[in-house]
Amino acid sequence: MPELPDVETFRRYLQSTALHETVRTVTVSEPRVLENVSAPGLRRALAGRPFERTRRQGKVLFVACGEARWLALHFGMTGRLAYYRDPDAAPDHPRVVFALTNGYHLAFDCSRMLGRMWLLKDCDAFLRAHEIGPDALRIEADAFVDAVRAYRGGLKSFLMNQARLAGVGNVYADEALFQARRDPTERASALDDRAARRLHRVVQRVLTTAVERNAERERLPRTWITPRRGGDDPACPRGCGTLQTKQVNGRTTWWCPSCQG
DNA sequence: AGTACCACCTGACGGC
DNA sequence: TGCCGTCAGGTGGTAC
Repeated sequence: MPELPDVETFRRYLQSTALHETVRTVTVSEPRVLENVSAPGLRRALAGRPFERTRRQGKVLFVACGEARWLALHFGMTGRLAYYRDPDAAPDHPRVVFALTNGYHLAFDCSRMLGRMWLLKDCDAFLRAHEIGPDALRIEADAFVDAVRAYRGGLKSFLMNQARLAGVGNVYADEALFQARRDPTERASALDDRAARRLHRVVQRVLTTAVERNAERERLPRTWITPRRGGDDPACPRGCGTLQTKQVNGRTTWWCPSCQG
């Protein structure tokens, strides 16, 4: 479930592995992941050029490759990056593999085929076209408060709305609402200034902590509900009862009825 | 402007 | 053993 912390982890991974390495060739084994470019077009655009820098906004990772050429990567539900030398070490579902001149490979892997890749000249135009709003880790408190209070829908719907706040998905929305002790279905605009500021702080803390732990669920704090998702009758970490699930905006939502609301 | 619902997509899992 | 339904969940399209 690549959300902001996962994608930031992928960005740092690329940054510490394939950055400044030159692409030798590109193998596309699943053209469906390519959105606006053909496999030969992608190879022509990237071959002989190095990965120069990275940028992330919300769940989108941009990788610069030569002048005015950017790859945009969206990982869908099961996407990830893998850097390896020996082809035997390739991940299970490499859809696009960049072979580098240093002998290593960078694979865009996704089992569920919901990941997508674009070739761009202008990242900001891409963000506008896809209505991707301010990054959840860079938005200032004032802008966050204004956006929450202007939103006419539910709180969880707000947190997951990529146009309003980019990067939070189902899992971290639940975590932030749990830690802020808010009911996922309450109207966003019902929060007063103080509560909205508190929610902003909680979102920052949740995302920052998850990034520090490389978004590995087992490494998240015991006081969080995320590591308990999917268990049988998981206890609320505050000890006040059992976590429940319900559908909110069509998504499975984990919450504690006795301390959120 | 939001919500509901569907489609896309595949691996895991429970039931029979 | 294997077949089937269901679920996971990010995005995007359509209808309301």
